[in-house]
Amino acid sequence: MDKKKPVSLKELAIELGVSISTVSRALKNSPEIGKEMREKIKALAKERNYRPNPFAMSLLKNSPRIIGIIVPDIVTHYYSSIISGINDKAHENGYSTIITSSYEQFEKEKKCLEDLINIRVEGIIACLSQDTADYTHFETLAEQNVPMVFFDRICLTDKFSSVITNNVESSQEATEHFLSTGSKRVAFIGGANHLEIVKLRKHGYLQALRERKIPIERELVFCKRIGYEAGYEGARYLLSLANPPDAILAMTDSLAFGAMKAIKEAGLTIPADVALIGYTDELHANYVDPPLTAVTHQTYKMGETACTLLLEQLGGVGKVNQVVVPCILSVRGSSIKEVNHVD
Amino acid sequence: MDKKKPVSLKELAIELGVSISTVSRALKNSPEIGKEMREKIKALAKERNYRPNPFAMSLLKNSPRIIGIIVPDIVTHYYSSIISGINDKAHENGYSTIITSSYEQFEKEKKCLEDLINIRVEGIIACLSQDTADYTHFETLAEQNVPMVFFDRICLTDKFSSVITNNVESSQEATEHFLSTGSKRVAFIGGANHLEIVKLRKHGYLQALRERKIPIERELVFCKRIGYEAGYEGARYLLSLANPPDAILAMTDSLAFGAMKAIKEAGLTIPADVALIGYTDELHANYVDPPLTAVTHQTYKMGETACTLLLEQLGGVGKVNQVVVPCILSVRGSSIKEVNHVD
DNA sequence: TTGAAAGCGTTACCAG
DNA sequence: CTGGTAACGCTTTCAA
Repeated sequence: MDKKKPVSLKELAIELGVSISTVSRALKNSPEIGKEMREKIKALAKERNYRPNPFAMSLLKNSPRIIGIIVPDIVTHYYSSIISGINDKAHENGYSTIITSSYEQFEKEKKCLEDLINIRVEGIIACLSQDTADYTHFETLAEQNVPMVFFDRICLTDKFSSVITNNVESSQEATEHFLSTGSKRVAFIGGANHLEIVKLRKHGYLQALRERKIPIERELVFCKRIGYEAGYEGARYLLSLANPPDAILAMTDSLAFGAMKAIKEAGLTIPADVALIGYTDELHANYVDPPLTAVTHQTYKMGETACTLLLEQLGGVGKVNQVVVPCILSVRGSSIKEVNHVD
Repeated sequence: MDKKKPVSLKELAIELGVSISTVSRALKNSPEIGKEMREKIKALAKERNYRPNPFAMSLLKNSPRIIGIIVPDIVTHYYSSIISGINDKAHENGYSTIITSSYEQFEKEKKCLEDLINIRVEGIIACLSQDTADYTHFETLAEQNVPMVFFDRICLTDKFSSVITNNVESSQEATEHFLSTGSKRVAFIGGANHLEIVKLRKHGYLQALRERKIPIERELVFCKRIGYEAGYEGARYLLSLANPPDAILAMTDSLAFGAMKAIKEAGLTIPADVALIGYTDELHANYVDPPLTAVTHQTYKMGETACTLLLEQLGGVGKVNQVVVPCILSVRGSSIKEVNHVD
């Protein structure tokens, strides 16, 4: 009933009447071993289904070839897609991954980090939780020189490599797209203000208004939390204004779908009454009606890139890098009120 | 620049001028150690940030407290949600998880299994890939008594515990729901016929027709692959029939959304022209318009249950169990043509 | 060409 | 109460 114990080098050695060292060497093709001996040993190893014990190796080299990942939430498509990119790149290079979730909570994030360190992962790839505003737990890592890469929601960029998107430019582009296709009053739904990503996307939005010399109105900016409910709440608030917006830029997919629900519930038409742009992947954007114009993240590529940066660090590259994986504005049905025939 | 090596028991022992055994015992609150000594040791351990080396422990006990997971695809909400349930339950019990993806390919599935075994995970939770029709790689595991639990797409149920949903009943219920709310010709879109899950859900669908004495028509059943494209293709095929269906049961979320797209493209209205039911979670069902009536999996619970079954096996329970986590039919806007006032 | 032995970090057993 | 030692599986000198 018990799990059968795998064979060890020792057992193979005894069975063949040779020493452990000999078996070890034969199995790694050491040239010093006689051809016959080597063949014989390899044959038996195959037959007995020998597999090197990874714990022994890790003990020896203190490197388990495992990469730890911390995301705010595994279930969200955005993160799972990034994880997918990390995973593939990691496996390609002989690494396994351990995925942990902070559930957007500071305390859980610290726990995840703690666990990963205890497991002695070789490096960590992480995205900050919404609640994280204190980075001391990561600073500690920096002191211990644990290789680490952040993506999306980043911090301590002088110490760790990071992967980001062109947040400012992409939301500026989206806002400008609204303004050049018939929308006049563009609102912005974001998340908690202390998040870097919120600041940046809001900045891009404001930048687009400034370039058009459109006065900025505080009431058109709703920044509370990220999530479906917050998007719903935000849109309801915006539509209830005395002078409501005729376009909404939602800086997240859940925010966008929440907003979409509120707009439809209010009996308004998209994009005629309220145009809408979100940030999401192709699949989800096409599920809804009208198809959502969206800033699309190259999520898989972001994951691959983050992993590549980490592998660099593991390989001994000391330099801290920051890579930008740009977003792409995919225009679909939800954003265009009228086509402008400029140029 | 190098990763600083964590302190070992030995180093602590030397620093305090005591033996390794003493330090080891003090740290695990062995009652045989003097109070002062214990305090002193613990203080130093804290200061030096001591963490037990998991590889040494694993070497000793041959149990890394890691559970391996194999899913066909991490990115699909269905699987990531199940993973989430597994993860939480595992962490609750002091286990980590390693998640691998077969990408619905038989060969990759074998590779995943191989990797997990090499890492010496204590047990494995898996869902078969679509392409898997040969189970010898899992039979090998059974011989080695590696604890293993399947969910959803299962095999070798005499050897491994498994978690399934009430596939037959749920699709029968969905079909019956169509028939009792005004639909007359119900079609079925499934996946590859060798998959157990396809057989079962199709069976439920057929069963509902039989109970109503409705003749079964081969042409109303489209079973090819699972995926958005297949759903789209399937619905186009069904709608192109001389006598097309007025209701479609799609046995997967991606199939349903693909079908929805095809129906809308054909200029037909849901549910008036074609009623539609899918299998999906609440979030996605509400994103679309009309909101999709759907058989909802209790995914998180399935994950938890699978993990619980595995923990049982790890705890030495020899008995093979099969647990049913039932689906729930969530009626939304896409399925009801007319409300029947029966009873 | 092969073997013996030390060491990686920990626990557990046996002495003292 | 505390120390010494073997053992877990493997790699790597050092010797033969």
